[in-house]
Amino acid sequence: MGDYGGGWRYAGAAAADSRRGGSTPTKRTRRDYEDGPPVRGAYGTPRAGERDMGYGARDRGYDDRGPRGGWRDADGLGGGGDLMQYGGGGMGGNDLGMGPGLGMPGGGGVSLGPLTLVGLPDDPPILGHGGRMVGLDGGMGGRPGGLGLNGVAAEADALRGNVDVLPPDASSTLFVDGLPQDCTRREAAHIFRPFIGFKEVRLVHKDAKRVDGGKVVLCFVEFADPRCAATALEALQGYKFDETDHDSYALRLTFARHPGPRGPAPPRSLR
DNA sequence: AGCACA
Repeated sequence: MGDYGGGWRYAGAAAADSRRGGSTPTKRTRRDYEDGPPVRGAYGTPRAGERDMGYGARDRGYDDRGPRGGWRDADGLGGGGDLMQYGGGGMGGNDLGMGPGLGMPGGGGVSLGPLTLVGLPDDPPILGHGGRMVGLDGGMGGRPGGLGLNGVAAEADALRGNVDVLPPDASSTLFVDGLPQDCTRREAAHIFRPFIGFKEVRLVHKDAKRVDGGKVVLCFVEFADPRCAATALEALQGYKFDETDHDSYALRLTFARHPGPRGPAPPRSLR
């Protein structure tokens, strides 16, 4: 756990739940995972609690959403600004484009065939880092006061000094390993897409140390900024890609040693 | 522990 160097810690006690591994999601099949990760809240939001979210996000969120953004890319892997909505704009973390019926809408390329991208009603994606977290706390421990207000709660947190302190080596790129060899770029992207600031994922196939013909899949995930990356890192640390497969262990995430194409500071080219 | 692409 000393992964991120000295004393870095998250505002919430996310790790606790995350590492305990006990409160894992209900039984799921591999197929389910491909629909999206059983994201627990970045701040340890218990899955059970997610049902209690006050705002009827579920109703409005999924139905009329249809083939919403996030699925437009030809390969369905793009991140793009669409997802920024999660924590930024409106209602909350439920804007996931993964509603029911997502499998068909003309979107581009999400034809996962029988995969049915049915959207995990009980899996509202979470995703944001402290600064943009939206009321996902719905009633669980952590912080006092009613959360659920965009920004407001977050700012209160900030004032309390409860802000995320990024480790010195934090970067916008995460290095992930522990992915199964047969993991596709699409699958990997599915895991990270729900997080604010997700941009893209790059898979790399390397030869394992043992020349038993094993290949290990490494993965580099690009985020808009180090904080976004840190949030995903923390939330997915130890994520069991496939619990039923004894060959695949928990994911292991760290900040990339040599940050991505753009690095942490992509200043002028964007202006 | 293991870190590629531009």
